[in-house]
Amino acid sequence: MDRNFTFLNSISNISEEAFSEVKKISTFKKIEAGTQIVKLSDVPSKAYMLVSGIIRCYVITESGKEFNKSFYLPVSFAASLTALMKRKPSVFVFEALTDCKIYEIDYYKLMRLCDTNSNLKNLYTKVLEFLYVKYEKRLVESITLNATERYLQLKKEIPNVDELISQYQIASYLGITAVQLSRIRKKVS
Amino acid sequence: MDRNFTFLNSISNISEEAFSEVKKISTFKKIEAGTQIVKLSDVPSKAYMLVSGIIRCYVITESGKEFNKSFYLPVSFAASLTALMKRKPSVFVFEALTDCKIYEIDYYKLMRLCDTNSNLKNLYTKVLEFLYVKYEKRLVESITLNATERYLQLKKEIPNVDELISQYQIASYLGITAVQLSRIRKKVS
DNA sequence: TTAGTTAATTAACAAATGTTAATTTTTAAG
DNA sequence: CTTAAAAATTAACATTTGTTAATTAACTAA
Repeated sequence: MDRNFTFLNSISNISEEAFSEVKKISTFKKIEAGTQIVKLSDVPSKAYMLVSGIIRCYVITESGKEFNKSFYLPVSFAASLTALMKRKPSVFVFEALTDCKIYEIDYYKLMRLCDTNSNLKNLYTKVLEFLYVKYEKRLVESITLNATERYLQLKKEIPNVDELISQYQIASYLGITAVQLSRIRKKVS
Repeated sequence: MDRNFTFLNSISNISEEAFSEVKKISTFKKIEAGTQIVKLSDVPSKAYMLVSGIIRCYVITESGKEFNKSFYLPVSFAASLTALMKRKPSVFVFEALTDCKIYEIDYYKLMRLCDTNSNLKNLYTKVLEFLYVKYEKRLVESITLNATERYLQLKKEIPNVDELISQYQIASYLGITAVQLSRIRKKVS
């Protein structure tokens, strides 16, 4: 049995036929560390399923600072979803932090499949619900927790985050400087 | 023509039949300022459409501090969505800041309607997409902007926010103290 | 209007975080 | 192993924000 079918099926039941339709609009790719699969101001047309490696999604402020919005670990979906939904340029960059294996999925073809296949429509809805829950949680954490607590929360979600992801990238995710993260690490250890 | 039909139809085209089905599972209510339509640790079953007044949604930390996650102005949907989706107790309180007029909609009956009515399913998906865009934006702002910039951003979204909502409530939304908001107001004026 | 209450501002000091630069540690390349 | 480059830590000082308490302003009820 296909591992990816099992993964999708665990989110929402889909038929093997529906899975086979999705396969037809997907391309397996190996990408190198540093590759930007979604570039700044690109009008994207693809969503991604990450099966190995780590991807980060970041935004650049007017003053040129980078802030990581998300880290993606396998298996997960990564996409500049707002840009896809609105057919607008992406304000986010999606960049491989390590060599990665991904499936590139044509978002608009997927939406066409959803129009006629309620299995897939349900899957898409489930993914949207999952993302809603995820970002609502992040938002509440970013308002209610201080930087130390946010760091401990991240470590709870990704226990070996310190080995996987560099200090600068973690600090950028937490919304603090690398110097401050260093102080926090000293304090909590 | 029904105003509410026009509103829903502007999000995603629905038939008059579908609208009439939704009406059947909805109840119009007038609530007083201070009323909690979703209480802490309630397992909710309703979603709300706000047609007049202001509602806030807040979370309470372990140390007892309140943080506002959202303000709702008419016309908008308000619901403890994560709790509804997971059938779990709500970590949020939804409370009327002023007298309000609302439609109370049975979420699970709505989901049943979505199962058989693709119009409504599309509407639900559109609302989820809208919420995704909204919270992603808030999250990015909360990470990339300082308190002063977040305050100015809120004023851009709700120009008369200072008259509508008290200092304490605004500060709680921004994730700062009322004292700090007072300093910021002095600085930016 | 007046007294009492609540909301907002201000002040003084403490704690957290930013900025810049120097230093140390780790990693990578030869 | 040695050296160069990158990453992480530390230090010193500035800025932002929190905390507590006092003061002022605005609102409410009698």
